[in-house]
Amino acid sequence: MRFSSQREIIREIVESTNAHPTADWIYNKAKKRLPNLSLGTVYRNLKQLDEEGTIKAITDGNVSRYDWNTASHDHMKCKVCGEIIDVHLQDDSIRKKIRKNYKFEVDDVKMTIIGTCKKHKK
Amino acid sequence: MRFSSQREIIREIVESTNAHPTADWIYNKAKKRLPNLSLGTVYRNLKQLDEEGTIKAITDGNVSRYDWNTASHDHMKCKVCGEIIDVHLQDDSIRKKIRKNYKFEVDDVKMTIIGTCKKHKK
DNA sequence: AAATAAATAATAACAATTACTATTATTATT
DNA sequence: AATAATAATAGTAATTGTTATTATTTATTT
Ligand SMILES: [Mn+2]
Ligand SMILES: [Mn+2]
Ligand SMILES: [Zn+2]
Ligand SMILES: [Zn+2]
Repeated sequence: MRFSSQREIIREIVESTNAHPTADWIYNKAKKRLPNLSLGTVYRNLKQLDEEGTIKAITDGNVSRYDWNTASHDHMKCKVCGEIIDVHLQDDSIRKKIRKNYKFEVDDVKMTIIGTCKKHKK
Repeated sequence: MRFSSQREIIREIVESTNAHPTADWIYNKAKKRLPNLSLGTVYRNLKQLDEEGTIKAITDGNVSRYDWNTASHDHMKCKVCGEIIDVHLQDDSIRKKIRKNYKFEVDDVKMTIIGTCKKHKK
């Protein structure tokens, strides 16, 4: 894969936020620096960065979001404000349990907690 | 909500399988009994059945799937054959931990294990 | 049986994403 | 440094999954 300034800027933007942005959000941010950037270019590069393991694509309902943090972790999604917050919950016991009880070879465990974040405490 | 034969048949089909079918799969199955059924009718009724708690909508990447089993449970998805297998992994400790450590009010915990099922053992 | 309004089929609209293609930019080779 | 090879891009069209619209049909109430 050879250099492209578009890909560099897209990567920088993903790495600049904890907000787990969508492709469209990234596109609008990047357009300020590259006015004739194409949304297809954003999607293509996000896929490449995900495939090479630089970032991680996560799925939130029907939209893809992108996470600079490729380490294993989980997410809490607030149904009031939509915010996605990092959280670490998994331990190895889940993977071990599955392998043992179901003979299922585990690649990844995806956990999302749906609820209401502390900002909305009455 | 008043009776409709379309809704009855859609519900029966969801309740007839453990395969976590998509709207399109359900549509094609139901069309055999109701030849001029509309896909919109399938989506509308699946949403109603989900809202009244008769079935549960789950999200698998970018498609919705439907589960007759409304009890709390998790899923393993085989990346080779695409099968979605039920599994029970959660205990109350996750919910308690989140409430305590993050002051986050938990509604639902969604967990999906990605990997390879035992059918593909070499 | 007539009135009311929920549900339907058919179709259009929509949002997220991918595919296509002529042009441009990067890297390797001379 | 010029040339060649080809990966990446912008612009646009196409696709997919889903929701909205609307005239008509159907279930329920009166
Ligand atoms: Mn994260
Ligand atoms: Mn299930
Ligand atoms: Zn919130
Ligand atoms: Zn399998």
